[in-house]
Amino acid sequence: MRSTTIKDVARKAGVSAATASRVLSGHSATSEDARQAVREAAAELGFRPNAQARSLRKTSTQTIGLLLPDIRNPFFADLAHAIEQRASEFQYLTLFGNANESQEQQERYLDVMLSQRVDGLIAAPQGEASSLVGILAGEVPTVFVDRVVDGAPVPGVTADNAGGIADAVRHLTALGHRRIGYIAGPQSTSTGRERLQAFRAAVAETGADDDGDLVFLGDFQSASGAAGARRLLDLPMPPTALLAADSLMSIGAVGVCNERGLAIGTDIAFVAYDDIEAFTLLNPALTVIAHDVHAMGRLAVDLLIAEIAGESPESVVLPSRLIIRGSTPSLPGGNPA
Amino acid sequence: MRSTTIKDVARKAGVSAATASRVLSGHSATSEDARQAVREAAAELGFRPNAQARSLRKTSTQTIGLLLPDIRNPFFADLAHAIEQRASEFQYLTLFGNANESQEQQERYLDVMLSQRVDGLIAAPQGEASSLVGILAGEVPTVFVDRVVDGAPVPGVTADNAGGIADAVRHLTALGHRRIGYIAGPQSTSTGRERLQAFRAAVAETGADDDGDLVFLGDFQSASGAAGARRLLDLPMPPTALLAADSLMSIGAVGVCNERGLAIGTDIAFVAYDDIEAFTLLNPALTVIAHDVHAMGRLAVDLLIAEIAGESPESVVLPSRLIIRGSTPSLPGGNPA
DNA sequence: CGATTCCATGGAATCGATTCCACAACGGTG
DNA sequence: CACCGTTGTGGAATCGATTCCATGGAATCG
Repeated sequence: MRSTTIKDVARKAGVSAATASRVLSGHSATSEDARQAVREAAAELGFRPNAQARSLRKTSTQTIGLLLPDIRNPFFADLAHAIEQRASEFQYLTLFGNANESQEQQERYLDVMLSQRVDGLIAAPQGEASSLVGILAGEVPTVFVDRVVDGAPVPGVTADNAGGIADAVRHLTALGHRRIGYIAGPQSTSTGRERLQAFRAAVAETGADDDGDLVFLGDFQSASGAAGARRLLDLPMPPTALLAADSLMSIGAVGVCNERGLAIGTDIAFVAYDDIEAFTLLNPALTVIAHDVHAMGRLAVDLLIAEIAGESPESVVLPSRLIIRGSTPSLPGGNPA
Repeated sequence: MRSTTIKDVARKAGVSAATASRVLSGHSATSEDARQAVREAAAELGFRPNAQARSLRKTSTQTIGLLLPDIRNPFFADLAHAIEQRASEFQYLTLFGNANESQEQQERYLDVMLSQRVDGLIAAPQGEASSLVGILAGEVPTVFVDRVVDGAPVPGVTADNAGGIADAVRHLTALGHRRIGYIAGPQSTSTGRERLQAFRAAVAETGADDDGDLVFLGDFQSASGAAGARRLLDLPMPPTALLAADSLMSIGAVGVCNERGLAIGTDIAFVAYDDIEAFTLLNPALTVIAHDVHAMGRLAVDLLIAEIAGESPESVVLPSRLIIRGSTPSLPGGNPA
């Protein structure tokens, strides 16, 4: 059951392995006769070159590594899809790793990918620079996506976190909300930190209630969104509007509102960070801070390709867009402007 | 910038490459002295073995290929997550390919994965056996998951499609529905075919209206769910209940109901195939045909491992479970039992 | 105490494709 | 007709890790 090698092809075609290789890779000069014979032999034998052997000799593997925190998060699923499709346009295969929001798994995957000698790496990193020694040592061209690591000399494609959050808070205060509950992301991620900082700044700017109890620290997973909603709604002076820092936490939080019979849009206003298709289902639909995920993935690949080619591309920040839907109506119950 | 090889380690440790390899792979006998020296040298140099070279010599790559139709479908995202986590327990790296519900991309990925000499393949296949020659030729241990290809000698882990659909139809007819609209999946997939067949059988069994117009053929993506809902709701005698064959089409269909001001659960009953977290958000929540996706992924990996070990594992069919929620209330408007 | 086993080790072969280098054949030019 | 450049080709080296085989020395046995 040994698979056929280039030598088998060469033998059958009556040429040397060198010539067979030249024909199949289409590079140097080869005679018409040789070309025909080799192509026929290869087709007949069902020859499939061993990528390992090829990558060993060449320097490149035509493979990029993609390290994401959680593929079940629709935002990252969309991102993975966009990256993978764009990469395949450049004949790159995507090696995908799911860190499961865990630093340990992130490091394990990083190690494996470097062992696999990926030509480049796209990552939405977690934690501190220290855990990413490999990348930082410049071992492999890298691009950060969505999240970044401070102080790392690595270009990134991110969303305008601050702008998005500021727009949302201004929108809510303009509707008359003064007590806005914020379900934040983990402070071990740049997005978690930036969004929380932006929230605090926007609260200060708009004069909304600056009450530490109105901020709950979640972990970007839906259970923590539910926990956050419970905690905030149980406050002596509960918020009249909720803002959650990602889609999964929004799902958890909306679930709690339903549980308690709080009608979104009527009894409480709600804004979610990230737009996912399912949010349009809710009735009323959720107001969201949306991004062009497709562009983010595409750009990440483009920057990586540039880096692999030896260039030093600049980081990109993509705009956020507030999409106002039914969950933040003009006249929230009991909250006149 | 050439990365360090085992020879560098050997030189620094004052031993031969052979001994260094033995120490690092921990196999044959080595002296305490050699072990220490090699480990130290490896650590100091930050040695990371080249996986290409290793796989070339050994037969295995410690890599499995995962070929899915669409990672943006939450069902497949969950499945990918489960498979990837289970595989990593066995020290297998998952090479992920997104066929994008396209046969051509499926074949392209199949080819690349075989070139990469994956040790095994888990696939949710599309189309006919003919397009999967490589797998069928027994080139690599393979397991089908969710979907199968008829006539292929490949074990599969699937859900009890027929049972799930039958339960749903019986549930709806028990509530008094006689006109049930069905948004089917593509007939190029086994799941699409089996579910549609089961729907027809259940209609016959329960005596519900057997009207060809009540079946719409979609493609498992949300736009087709929307198209299907429009088509069905525009019928002269529209259905009083809708059943959609996957979660994305359900999202599309529910969106159309919202658009038209049809209250789910009140004006129209709705059952979705596949349970996703977002469905619990709807108010009322959706009645669904649910599966243990985690078990499905886990089992697929376990079967594959067995196959790689030379065994011939049997296919597994996992049970479906009807979870009744608010979208199919006991007394649907205008449809007394 | 001589013979045999065992252990640790290094040299060399190996995996499969690519590529450097050398060489032969050929056509064209001075 | 000798010389040179071009073209097509094969042999051999190469990539990096593993593993077969041979060897020398230590340990064990009769």
